[in-house]
Amino acid sequence: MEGREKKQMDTELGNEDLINTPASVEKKEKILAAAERLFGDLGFEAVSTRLLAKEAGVNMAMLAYYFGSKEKLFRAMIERRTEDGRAKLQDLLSTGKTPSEKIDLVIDMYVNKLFDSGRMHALFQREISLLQRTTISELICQSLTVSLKLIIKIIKEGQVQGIFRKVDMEFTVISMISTISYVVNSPAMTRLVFNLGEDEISTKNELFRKRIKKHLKDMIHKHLEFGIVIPPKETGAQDK
Amino acid sequence: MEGREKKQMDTELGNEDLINTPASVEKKEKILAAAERLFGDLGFEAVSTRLLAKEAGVNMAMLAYYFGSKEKLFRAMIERRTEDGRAKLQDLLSTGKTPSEKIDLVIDMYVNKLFDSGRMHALFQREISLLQRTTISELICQSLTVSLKLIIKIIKEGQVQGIFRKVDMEFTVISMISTISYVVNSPAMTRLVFNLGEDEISTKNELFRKRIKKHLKDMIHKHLEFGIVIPPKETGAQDK
DNA sequence: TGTGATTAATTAATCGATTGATTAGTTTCG
DNA sequence: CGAAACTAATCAATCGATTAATTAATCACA
Repeated sequence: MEGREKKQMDTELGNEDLINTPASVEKKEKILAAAERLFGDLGFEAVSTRLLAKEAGVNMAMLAYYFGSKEKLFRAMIERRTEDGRAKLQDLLSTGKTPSEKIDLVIDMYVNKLFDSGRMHALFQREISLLQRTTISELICQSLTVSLKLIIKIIKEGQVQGIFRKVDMEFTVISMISTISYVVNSPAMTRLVFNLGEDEISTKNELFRKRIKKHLKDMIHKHLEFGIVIPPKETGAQDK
Repeated sequence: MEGREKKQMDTELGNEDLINTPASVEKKEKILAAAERLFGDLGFEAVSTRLLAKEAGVNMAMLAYYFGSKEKLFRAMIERRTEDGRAKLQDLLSTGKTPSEKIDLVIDMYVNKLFDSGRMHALFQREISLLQRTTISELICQSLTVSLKLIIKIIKEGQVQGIFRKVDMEFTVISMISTISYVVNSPAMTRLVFNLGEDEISTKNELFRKRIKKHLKDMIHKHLEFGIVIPPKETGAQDK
């Protein structure tokens, strides 16, 4: 009995990525792409495995075959979008830039990252606002926090150099990220607040990107540098 | 045939609030309270009508009896928490306060409002991030936008008086609201960012409220008043 | 290189469980 | 009595998951 069971487990577990033929990778990719779209738009519970399979163009049983279960698929989808951004961020900041310039770089990077994430960032925020699937929530929170801590370090650096005021660093970083997050999360809300058309507030709209970058740089710099005397430079830092 | 149907409709529609005996009002309240808790914590789809009825301590059929359906109950629950905050906000601001003082009042009010909303604001944000139940999304967005527009008017007023700089007003307001929203939405994330215990970042914690109020006032004021020459007053506006 | 065996990939059908909703019948109360 | 309030039981539909059977791909070996 347990022999048969074992054999089935080996064959079906799926979530253990023992299977990696080029064909299966391609099909898994199609499933993950469909999952991003549907879970992002409708939420985890609202998406049935049938709809998911149909959208991906595969048989329903393939979901369990490759990923084990709906929730494991969900987790797999999230995991590959929470790759550690530390390295990218760190070597972006390791160059001989001033803290002030680094802030600008971070803002540019973050706006682009969240605007390019499709509905993924909205999904993240939605997921961590729920009191269930806590291990997935933790995964997302950990991933998001890593970057925030790095930005805090930039502010500290600026304070040590005397070019930044003493501010509430955690909240400063949250104000930065949450502004982008808020706009990305709900196009309906953004459209209403800005009284603009769908195209004009689209995450694909380069003008809108520039506008939010300009606002954030302006606000954060004023916040950090208010009353600080600096050799005439900075202030109107433009888009990258 | 249509006679019977009609009679059933009259009896069961529920959502039309024709029923208003003191006893039924009390029971409806219990259901709505349970709905707020469960939908807030778990999301709309994840809450079954059975769990809902159990939590409210009523028979499952009572949900349809009083509200018509699960979604209509959801809508009813949301509608009574999106009462027009215009009046309250407007007479708070109609007094002879300066725009600068009004900003402080708004920040105090908003932090308290969102912190006291339990999981309701998180539910709002979650709901408007989904591309479904769009009429409910619109309802929430409309309600949220009303307040934002009023805050924008305060900034305009300050600009006319020459005590505020020219800033991107829409984004400035979003930065303000989104900061509070971000913290309220995910206690797990907040705990991680601040490296603090559950109690210390609790929305019930008065110190934490003061901290976010202080940050927002500081940031927004610096943002609005950078480089503005004013008769020595303001800047370090404290909690109300 | 061909061939038979072995494994991986895929399908249609179905599993039991749970969903939201509704029924028919009962109690409560003015 | 009669309308409103309430209950237990049940409805069809759908859920996520799994099955048994079939096809496709891979491989050892002649």
